[in-house]
Amino acid sequence: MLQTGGPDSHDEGPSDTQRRIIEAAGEIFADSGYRYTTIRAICRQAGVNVAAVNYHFGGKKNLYLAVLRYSRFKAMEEHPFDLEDFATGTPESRLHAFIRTLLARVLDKGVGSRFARLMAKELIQPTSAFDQIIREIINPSFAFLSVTIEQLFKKAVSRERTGLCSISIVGQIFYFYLSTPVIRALFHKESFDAEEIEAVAEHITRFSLYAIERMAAEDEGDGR
Amino acid sequence: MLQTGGPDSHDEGPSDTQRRIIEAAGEIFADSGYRYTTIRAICRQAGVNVAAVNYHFGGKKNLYLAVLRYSRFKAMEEHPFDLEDFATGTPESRLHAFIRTLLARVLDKGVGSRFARLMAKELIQPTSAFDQIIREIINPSFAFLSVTIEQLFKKAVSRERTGLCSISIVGQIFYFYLSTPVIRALFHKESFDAEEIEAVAEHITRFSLYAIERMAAEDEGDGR
Amino acid sequence: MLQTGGPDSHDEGPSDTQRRIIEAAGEIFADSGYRYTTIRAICRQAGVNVAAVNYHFGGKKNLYLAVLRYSRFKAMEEHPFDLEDFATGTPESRLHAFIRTLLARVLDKGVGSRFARLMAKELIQPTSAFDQIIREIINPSFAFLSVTIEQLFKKAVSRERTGLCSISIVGQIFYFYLSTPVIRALFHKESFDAEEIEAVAEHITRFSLYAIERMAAEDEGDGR
Amino acid sequence: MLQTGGPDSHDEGPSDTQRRIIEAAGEIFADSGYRYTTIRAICRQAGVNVAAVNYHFGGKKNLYLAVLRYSRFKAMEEHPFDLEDFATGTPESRLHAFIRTLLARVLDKGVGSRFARLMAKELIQPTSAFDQIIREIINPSFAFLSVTIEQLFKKAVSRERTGLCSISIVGQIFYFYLSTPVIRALFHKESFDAEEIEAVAEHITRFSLYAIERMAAEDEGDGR
DNA sequence: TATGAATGAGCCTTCATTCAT
DNA sequence: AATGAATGAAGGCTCATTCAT
Repeated sequence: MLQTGGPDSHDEGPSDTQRRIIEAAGEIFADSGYRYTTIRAICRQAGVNVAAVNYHFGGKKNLYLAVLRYSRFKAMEEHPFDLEDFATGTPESRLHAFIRTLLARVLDKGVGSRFARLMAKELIQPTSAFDQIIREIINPSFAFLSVTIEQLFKKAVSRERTGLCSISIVGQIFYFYLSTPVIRALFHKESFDAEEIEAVAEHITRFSLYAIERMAAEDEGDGR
Repeated sequence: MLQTGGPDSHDEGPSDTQRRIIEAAGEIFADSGYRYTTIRAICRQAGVNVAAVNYHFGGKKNLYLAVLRYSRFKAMEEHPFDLEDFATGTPESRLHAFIRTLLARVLDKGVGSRFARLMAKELIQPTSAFDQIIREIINPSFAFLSVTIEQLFKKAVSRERTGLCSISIVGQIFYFYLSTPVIRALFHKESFDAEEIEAVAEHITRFSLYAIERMAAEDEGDGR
Repeated sequence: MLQTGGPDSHDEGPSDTQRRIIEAAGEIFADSGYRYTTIRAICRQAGVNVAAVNYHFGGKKNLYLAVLRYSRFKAMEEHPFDLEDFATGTPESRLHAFIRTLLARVLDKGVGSRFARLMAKELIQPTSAFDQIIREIINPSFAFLSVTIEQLFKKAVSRERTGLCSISIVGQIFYFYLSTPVIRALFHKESFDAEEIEAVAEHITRFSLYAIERMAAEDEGDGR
Repeated sequence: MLQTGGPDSHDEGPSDTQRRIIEAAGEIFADSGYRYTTIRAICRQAGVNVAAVNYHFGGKKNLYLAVLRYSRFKAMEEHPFDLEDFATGTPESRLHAFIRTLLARVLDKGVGSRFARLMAKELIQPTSAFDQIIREIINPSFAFLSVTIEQLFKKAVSRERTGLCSISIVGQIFYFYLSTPVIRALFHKESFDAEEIEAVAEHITRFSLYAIERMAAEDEGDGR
């Protein structure tokens, strides 16, 4: 069921039509959300017949799930984590890399942010795909952050604390996506270029590192 | 158009029917979003006729606008800013008050968070009411934060910097609302009680203050 | 749910629109069966909007159930059993009355046979209403026949035997309905008038009575 | 048009694919009726491509006609009339043989009753194949029955009378098929085994013979 | 000969809105 | 001021059929 491909697909990968549909659907779902998106609009955009969606994906819901899978894969392909850094770097550089990558996935102007846009809509208006997303996407991110934060604290810290700090970090990243319109109003710009994304990542990283380091120091001072 | 009241309304304020509709609509819109909400569901809940919405509000869209106005008013009533503190307190206490109040508006279990829930949906899936919200809600918050942040920096700072820090702060607050399901998974709790909200506000305030203070100190060291 | 009437009906009986729909639907369902019948055809015939069926009956299935109830009522109204005869008559006259009435319900040229036509389709191609029909219609008929047959045998007879004889009797009646096209071919006539129905009822009654009487006599001869 | 075989068929008889389709279609048509049956269901069952039906038979309707022909042939093969008895036996034994055979064709648990099930559906919900069925199946049966009945009366009787009696006989047989659900309710059994079919055939034969004999005697008594 | 893909017509249903009272 | 009824547009989906290989 997680396998794309036609009804009797034999692992040959998606056909051209399927790709066109999934591409069109991705954009429209990401823009308009599940409910506002009509199969007819998708098919018009993809240049295929209305029945094609049901033939290839078995309904709107399944197409949506396929889009979710596909765009998640695309996001990871477009903005992969720097695995080398993850393996050898310091906790600080790992945090930076995490923030930079997530931010890029969120602020990308095109397909690279599709998954983020879809996920944002899921967070606010969950569909039946929600649980799966939490499980496969959100939880791993928080797990990674928790470990990194603990390393930054240089000692074992409570689950509450790593959780709070994780939310503080992810919240900043995510809100930059939501703030697009605010930023439009504040800075009179439409979107971020690569350099600006770097600058924002730099800001969030410093903001978070400073906070965490001070928190850690404070704990020391407490004699804990 | 911003005036409530039926066609022949003589400024007597909303009738009981109107109030019932707006109350029911508020909850359902906040839960299900604009598109998923049906007029029938609202009227059933309110115990009025299906035609009542169109009669009293002139359509679904106008009802939605009325709900937005009403719930915004209610949110401010339920969780008002501590104006006294704002007038006399330190920047630190003002920041704390701001965070506490916004957090309360966002994490309130009932009507107090309705407006926040509506706004979250607007941020992700804007309707035609979006611009108005930006103008009346978001911008003032950012203006307040910018001033406070500047005071914390104890000097004039660039618009970019206040903007970035504002987003960092609001992002943390807002993400606590979005994280409800994550928190459910992480901490096995359904919602926050008043005490916990205080603790979270405390965390965000410290996290942000520490970061800003260190940033300010760093600037000093730079000799700027 | 068995109550006709609109969504919030307060027992005021069906409106004119509802009656028109149910009337049109009755004829088309009886002619074409559930699946072949389209809501559009019903509404065109009834001169109402397509949405009316869903508004008043809540879907095709529910309309079908309403039609079933209504036409059953109509059939009993049009061709009622002679209750007086049932109360005071001999078993023979009761059997005759039963056959005459059922035959009339089956061979009626118009609305009187609608229920029979619907039931025939249910027997051959059951819908979800089938069980209800068996329970409310078929079983009582067989119960009545069993008692009558036992009286004709003038002694207790096995359940098998009353069952077989009941089927023999009802089969003859029912097949006269199915045989319409055969009869068309054999006797060059389109339908039966009242007099002919009487003659057929007479035939079936005699055919069945003779058979049962001889069976009963045979049992005697067996010394059983 | 009645010729099976693909477009280029050289009278080689049906291919294996065609046979598989016709076999699958037979069962599904007999179970679900023409309209409820989908080409996709047939092809899935037959393990062939969706397009195969149109390729080999030229459409759903033509496949249905082919199924009708095939299953009629199969029914005659499975439960043939006892031709010897027909040639040499008494009218009574001929009637018995007729009833037994027809009943077997109707109550057979598997393919042997397919044609009967298809015919039953045609009688109630005729398709365009209906006239052909009447002509080729029903009429010959009635012709045979008429002759036999006349022999039982031992004199010339009116066409009306043979027609009425024929319907009385066939009706009993046919209704045993329709009564399956009733019988399920009355006797708590699912289907008839060979022995039970014999018993039922015995019952119908006696029931009918007794009736006819008494009618004949009555005529005598009338001095006609 | 056979197949997977594609098509377009049509169906049931939902929904916001309007009508008549 | 309020209501139940009615409307038409649109949406998701199914299905027999045709296309291209």
